[in-house]
Amino acid sequence: MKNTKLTTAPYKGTRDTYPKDMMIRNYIFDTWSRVAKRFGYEEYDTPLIESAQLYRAKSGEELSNQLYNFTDKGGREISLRPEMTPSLARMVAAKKNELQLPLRWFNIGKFYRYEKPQRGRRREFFQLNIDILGISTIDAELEIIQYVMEVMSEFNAPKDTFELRINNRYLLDYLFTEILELSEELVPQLARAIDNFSKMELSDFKEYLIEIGLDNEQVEKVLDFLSWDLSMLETLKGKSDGADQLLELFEKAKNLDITNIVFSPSIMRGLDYYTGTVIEMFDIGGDKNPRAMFGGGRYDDLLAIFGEEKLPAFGLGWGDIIMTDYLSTYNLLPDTKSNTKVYVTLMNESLLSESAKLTQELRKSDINTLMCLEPIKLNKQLQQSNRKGIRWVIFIGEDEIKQNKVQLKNMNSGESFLITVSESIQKIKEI
RNA sequence: GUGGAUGUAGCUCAACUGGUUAGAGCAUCGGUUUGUGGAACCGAGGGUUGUGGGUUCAAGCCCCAUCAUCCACCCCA
Repeated sequence: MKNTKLTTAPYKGTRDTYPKDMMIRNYIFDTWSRVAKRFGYEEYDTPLIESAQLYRAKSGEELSNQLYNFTDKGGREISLRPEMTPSLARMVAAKKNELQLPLRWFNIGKFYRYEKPQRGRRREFFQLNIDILGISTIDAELEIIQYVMEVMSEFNAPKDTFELRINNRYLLDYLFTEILELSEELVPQLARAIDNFSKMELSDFKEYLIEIGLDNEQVEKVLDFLSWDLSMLETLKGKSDGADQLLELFEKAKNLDITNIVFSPSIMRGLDYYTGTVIEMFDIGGDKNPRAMFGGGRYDDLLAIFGEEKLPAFGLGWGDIIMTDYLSTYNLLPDTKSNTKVYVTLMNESLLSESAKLTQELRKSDINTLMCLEPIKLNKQLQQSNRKGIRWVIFIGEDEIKQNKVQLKNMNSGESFLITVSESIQKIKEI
């Protein structure tokens, strides 16, 4: 039998997470989840695999080619989840009468999309989903926006490096039907063009609009629309729900001292289940991270695919990959510190049980403790603990045992103390 | 899915036009230093040059295929 050598490379578009990277991931996840709980949000979860039907339902007949799907042994068409919202809607629809509204839920989980990997985009990634269901007013948006801003602040994000761009689907509807009187088949094409507006040269953009069938007058109207600001929305008061909602949102945001938000008429979002507000967070400190950090919106009609009544809902999905890129771009990733507090030395083989007993005692006191298991040279042991960034080292050798004490050393300051075990525990817990 | 670039040690990169045994820095390990770390010095290990085929007296270098990464499209839930 021929021995074929296996590659050590992980599967295309996936990545191994070594302990150092894991600390970074945990830092991000802990921040997301800690702040979510601070806002009264509860954690939930859904299966990683779902019926492919669930994702097909909202995009009609056409099954997206980014679905990671397969047929199981029973002939069912299955997909790894590419996003959370349909599963969330399913869960809520299934127990709609039992669940107490409003729901404030969040989840951090893995997702899969079959696409070509690039910067900020892989086949396997994590995403935070945070949603509020059962609130139809703009206050739902405001709560989530406050959450987002608090997370950015916890990450120590400089205020001049990010911007939350906000738009409203109803305003876009107003553009399409009232201003442009566009025929229905042109809407999706124009929507896509508007979504790409910021990435395109103005002349290319105009050309493209003509190409898809707009006349010159309509093109000018689109360009005018894309230059709108809040004052322009004032003139539409009472005429467009989208304008009304945006005005209310920005008014209330001002009262809450929320900064770094801007009305941006070109924010579209791809999903067709969005109904009102749509938001996207951008890195505006440079051009290293051109993709949106996260995106979200209102999806009041989604439960209808389960034959249920509508339920107002607003939420967002926040990917780990671009967030990590962003944090590293601005040097915001913390030093990866060891979770281990104490390193217990092993002076020689005959002291194995003494070291082990001491280690047990420390662990009983809930102190994360690592013990050297081989009687290697002491300077090696110190080097090991130093490299791991462990703060305390405890020496336990014949001299110490005779005095019924241990030697506790602070690796940051270099100080060491000849004290009893319980005194050591106290000292370690103090800092 | 389409187009382009790249692939040499764990990492960052050398190696003339195809020509001896593929080198260096960092990292790792060992020693100087057997009960006290970070530094310095000395030394060692580590490679089927992504993989498979082809051309050639000779391939890291040229050709084909394949895989992976990056970039631009497409798409973006």
